[in-house]
Amino acid sequence: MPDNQQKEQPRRRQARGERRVAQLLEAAATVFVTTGYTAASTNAIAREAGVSPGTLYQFFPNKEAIAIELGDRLMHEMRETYGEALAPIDPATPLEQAVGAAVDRFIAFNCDHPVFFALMHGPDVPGRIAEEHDVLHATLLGRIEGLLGSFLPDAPAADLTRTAQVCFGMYKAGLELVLAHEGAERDAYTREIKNVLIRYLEPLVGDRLGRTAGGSSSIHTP
Amino acid sequence: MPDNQQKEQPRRRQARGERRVAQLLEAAATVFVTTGYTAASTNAIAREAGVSPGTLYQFFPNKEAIAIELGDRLMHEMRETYGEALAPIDPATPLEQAVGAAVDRFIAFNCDHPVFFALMHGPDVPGRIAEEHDVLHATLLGRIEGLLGSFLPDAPAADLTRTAQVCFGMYKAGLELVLAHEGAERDAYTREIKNVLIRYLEPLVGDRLGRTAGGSSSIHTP
DNA sequence: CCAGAATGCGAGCGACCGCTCGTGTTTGTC
DNA sequence: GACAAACACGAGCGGTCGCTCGCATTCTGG
Repeated sequence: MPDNQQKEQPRRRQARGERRVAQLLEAAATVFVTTGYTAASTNAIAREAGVSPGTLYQFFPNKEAIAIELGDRLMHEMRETYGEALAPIDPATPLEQAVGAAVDRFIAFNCDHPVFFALMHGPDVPGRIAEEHDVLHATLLGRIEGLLGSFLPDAPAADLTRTAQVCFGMYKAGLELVLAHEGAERDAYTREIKNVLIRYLEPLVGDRLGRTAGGSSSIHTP
Repeated sequence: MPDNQQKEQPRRRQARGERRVAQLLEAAATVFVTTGYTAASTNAIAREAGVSPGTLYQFFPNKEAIAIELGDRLMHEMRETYGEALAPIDPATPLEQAVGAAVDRFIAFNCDHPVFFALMHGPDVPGRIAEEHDVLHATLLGRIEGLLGSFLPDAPAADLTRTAQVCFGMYKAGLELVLAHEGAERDAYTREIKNVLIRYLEPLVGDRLGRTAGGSSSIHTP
């Protein structure tokens, strides 16, 4: 295919158009969080935005593209948040602070953008979003795994992977609980999910200052 | 309404019919686990069962009824399993054994009936199934709460509820991880979810033999 | 000021889905 | 064997959904 220079030229857009796009994405976000992706109808999104179905398709080629654009914008903002949240691996940091800071940031992000949770954990998201989700998932798992590895340099890789997966799974479950509550209860649940993670990890990394990993630890289990 | 003796007489059924019902439910289970409830089409279920759409509607009034019947049968079998799993609250039992036994039973049940997970945790299940799910959810939470209460008689009710909710949430997340793996990995993840729960609960109930609940515990947090 | 692009509209197309109905076949009963 | 009830079929009805298309309106560059 010789003449495929650009899949499509991005079609010059006026200020009004940009406003419509933002308005449509916002409407899509509220519809997605209330009904989920599959059940959300494009007509409903257009109605929520106060425009006609035709107008919606002036800016998005199809329903999936709406979710993708929304996902991309969230992912972009997410990367800024989680870049600082897990990047600086300082082995001197106490476990409690490391876990606490990471959990706080991720929880805050998800509270600010509830549609992120809906798009990432919905069972019915389109392929492209699922891809992004998988990439993010893998990236985060890799970071956690690296962090654990720096605490436990001589643990088998399979155990590290599993422990990271457990941590992430517990965090996700905790996030769901946190999002289901508000105010003081929300804070209390945030506290609890930190406790879960800290107490789960403490026996593994708590004695990294010289002693060998102890018997009841699940890593190095006989 | 004076003459509403029975909402519907259960229509005398032949052996062939019973077989068809079982066959249809089995087909529905496989379709539900692979596509989820909403995306599953009745035509697809009929096709999976090797019958025509009309035949399906000979035995079920609508799509929801299929899921409900499936859910009822699972719930019935579930009650037998979980009745023994959480009923005998023996405060002398070590925490490790109590948690381990309960987790093992629930995990085994869900591995045997993967459609149970799909029906209970799908975001798009019909109202009646969601009701059953809520009832089961509340029942299990109540049991866990009661069990915790027997260990911590002087803890505030709100804290007990929250701790029970966290335990259940962590178990559900762990179940997802367990179902996503097989063989030895599956067993390893089962071990990990037990570790998570035990380590989370140990500081709360570990000193129930006389000493008061200690400072770092999340229950009784200042 | 005007040509053309960008924006906006909404009826409606095609596809699919849950479900029905008329018809034909099998099964139990006498 | 006769008769009714239960079972089985599959074309198709009504409805929704994603999306299109023809046309009107608004903006922008020359």
